Formats: sequence, structure tokens, C-alpha cells
Amino acid sequence: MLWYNISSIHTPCRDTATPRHGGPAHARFQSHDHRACIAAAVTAADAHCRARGLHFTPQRRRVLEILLDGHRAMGAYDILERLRDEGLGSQPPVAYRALDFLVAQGFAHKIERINAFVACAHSGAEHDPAFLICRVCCAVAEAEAGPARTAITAAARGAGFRVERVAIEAEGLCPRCAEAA
Amino acid sequence: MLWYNISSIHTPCRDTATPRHGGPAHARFQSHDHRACIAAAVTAADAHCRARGLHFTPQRRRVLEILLDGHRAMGAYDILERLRDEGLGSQPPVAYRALDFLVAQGFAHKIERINAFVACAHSGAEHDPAFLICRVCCAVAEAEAGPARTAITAAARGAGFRVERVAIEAEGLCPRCAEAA
DNA sequence: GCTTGATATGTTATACCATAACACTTATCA
DNA sequence: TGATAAGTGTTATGGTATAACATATCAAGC
Repeated sequence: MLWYNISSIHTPCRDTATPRHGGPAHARFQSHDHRACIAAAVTAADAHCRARGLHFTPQRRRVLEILLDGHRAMGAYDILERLRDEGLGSQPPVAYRALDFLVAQGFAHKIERINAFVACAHSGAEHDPAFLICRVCCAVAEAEAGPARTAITAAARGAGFRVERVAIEAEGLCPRCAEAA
Repeated sequence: MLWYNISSIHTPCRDTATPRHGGPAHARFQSHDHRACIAAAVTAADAHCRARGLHFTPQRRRVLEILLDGHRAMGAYDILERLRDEGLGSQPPVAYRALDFLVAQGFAHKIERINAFVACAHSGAEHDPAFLICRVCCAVAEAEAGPARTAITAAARGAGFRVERVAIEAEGLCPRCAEAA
């Protein structure tokens, strides 16, 4: 399971949401080859778009790279700030359009609870993401929610509702904060 | 399953979100005794608070009544408008404080996807709500998510994450809009 | 090429959602 | 009855998101 730190967005636990390093929860992505991991995800997205005749434009590509590089949940305005620094756009719609595209294509997810976006941890593969959000440090993990999705889809079908997308977001304590408590 | 209509809040489908009547999806609560249903829920909340030494103040009671009466997903500012009309408060924090209390006590739920609140359809009973949100007309239904919650809690435990609260929100087509499509 | 329609971007303005902070009041209980 | 906690009133501001319209770019058929 991949863990993300939260960035400076507006959240219930914003004040304590400074990036944490060295802990067990994050050991996994401290050791991996982050550069290669980003490149692979971008390449996969590129191929996906090519295959479908979609435009993987510089803006969209860059926003995905920023999300992958940050390796954390980022607010749209965090993204926008990066884009602005790089001369790739300066107004909110620029960020939101790119993010909408990435989310629609499954390259990124929106975490409704905290109004933030993360690069998808399993790009390319069909999957049902669930997010675990620590209420103390706001770290976020993407977990697999296949069985849960199956359950809710079945319940919905019984009511005549046709499910297209499911957002599952669990709030609680991450391993580190649970131990501290 | 209980269906709610969406109110005038800011949503992807706000323009088509006028209350709908007469359809099969809503037949269930058109026939029930709404007055009695509201009274029962308020009485239950009152008893719950009394038992725990919590203050079920006039403001909190009134906000719950408004949610129950509206029988739909309402934005905090919709609530505030009602309170203002009744002289019970005029500034946003008034509405948010009451809503926070009601959500914390389980008398209401927040639907993150659309930044709206609904009165709980099963007040008093322990339950795990899941929401079905129609992407066309924004009608909202509260379904039971017990099995899904069990699944996600188990997956989280495997990662050392302690789940306290789970939000499950499915987006798709309600029976009526599915039929129209 | 050139037109045409669809898609994407630039920009302004605005709407909507939510809380920090502080003063004041009311309830509870030792 | 005085101390403490909980709730309310109010101002101000911060954070999130989109409508609307102008412009530019791309892809396909003539």
C-alpha cells in the first residue's frame, strides 16, 4: 500500500500536516526509484491516450508529473502554483481542467474528504481505489476496494441504481498516529 | 431505501436539480406521514442527547427539523437561509456548528461529493450509510453499507490503519434517469 | 491547401463552501 | 457563588470551484 503525505491544503489537520520522513509508513517509497516510477506512469498514460485518440497535452502531462513527483495529496491550487511558476498557466480553470481530465482517465483520483488530488498508485490497471485518511496527520493511503465496491454495487442494483463510480474514503488513525495515541 | 432530492446547492447538476415529484423513486416518502416521521426523529435525537448529557439546543433541534422537513440533500447555506428567516442565526458558523453537532451524533450525514447534508434515514440505529448519487438529477439515496464497510475495515487493518469512519458514495444513474437514458 | 467542426487553452469574474478568532452568554457543578 | 466548560453572536477571511466567452489548435474531408 502506498502512502501519501498531505500538502498545504485546507484540511482539518492542516497544521500538523508537514511532510514526515523516516517513518515506517513511508519507508516504501523512500527506497524506490522515484524518477523511474514517474517516467513509467507518464509513459503509460501517454500510451493510454494514444490508443484512445485522446490528447495528452503538455499541461495535462505536467500536472500528472507534478502529482507523481509530489507523491502526496495536493490541492488544485497547489498544482496551480507549480504551473504558474513554470509559466504553464495562472488561473484556476487551467488546473481544474487538467485534473478533470486526469481523473476521468483514471490517472489521478480526487479525495472528496479533503478536496485533494493524488496520482493513481496503480495506473493502467483496472482497480477500485479506497482511501485511508489519517485524521491526525492527514497522511493518505490508497488501498484496494474491490470487495467493498462489489458489495455496494450489488446493494445499489437492488434499488435500481446503476453504479458507475464509487468513492470510498475511510477516516481513522494511520499506523504511526495510532501508535502515538 | 429513502431517496432525497437535491436542493439548490452548488453541484455538477445543479441546473436540473429542481425537486421532482410523482416518480417511482420517491413514491415511498410521498405516502408516509411526514409530520410524524419528523417528530419521531426529533424525539429520538432528544432522548439520545438526554441520555448522554448533551445539549439538544433550539438551534440544533431546528436544523435537524429543517433537514428532516426538506427531505433532501441541503447545503449549509440553504440551512442558514432558513435559520435567518426564522431569526435563529445569520452567519455561516451558526449553521456549520449545528451541522457539525448533528453529524457527530449521527443524526445527519455529510455527502462529501456534493458538499451537502441530509438527515439520517435510520436515526438511532447503528448503521453504516452509503450514498447513491445520481449524476444526472442529483437525487440522493441512503443505502446500507455494512458489508462494504466490513471489507474496507479489514483491508485497512491489514495495513495497520484503524478505521473510525467510512464514507461510501456511489455515483451513477438513479432508476428514473437510467430509464430515460 | 482550405474549410469546418471539435477540442483545448487563456482570462475575467464570480459563486460557493468553510473556518479562524474573539467577545459574550449560558449551563454545570464543586 | 464562583470557576469552568459549553454554546452563541459576529466579523473577517480563507479556500474551493465553475460560468462564460474569446482565442487558438488540431483532425478530417473536400
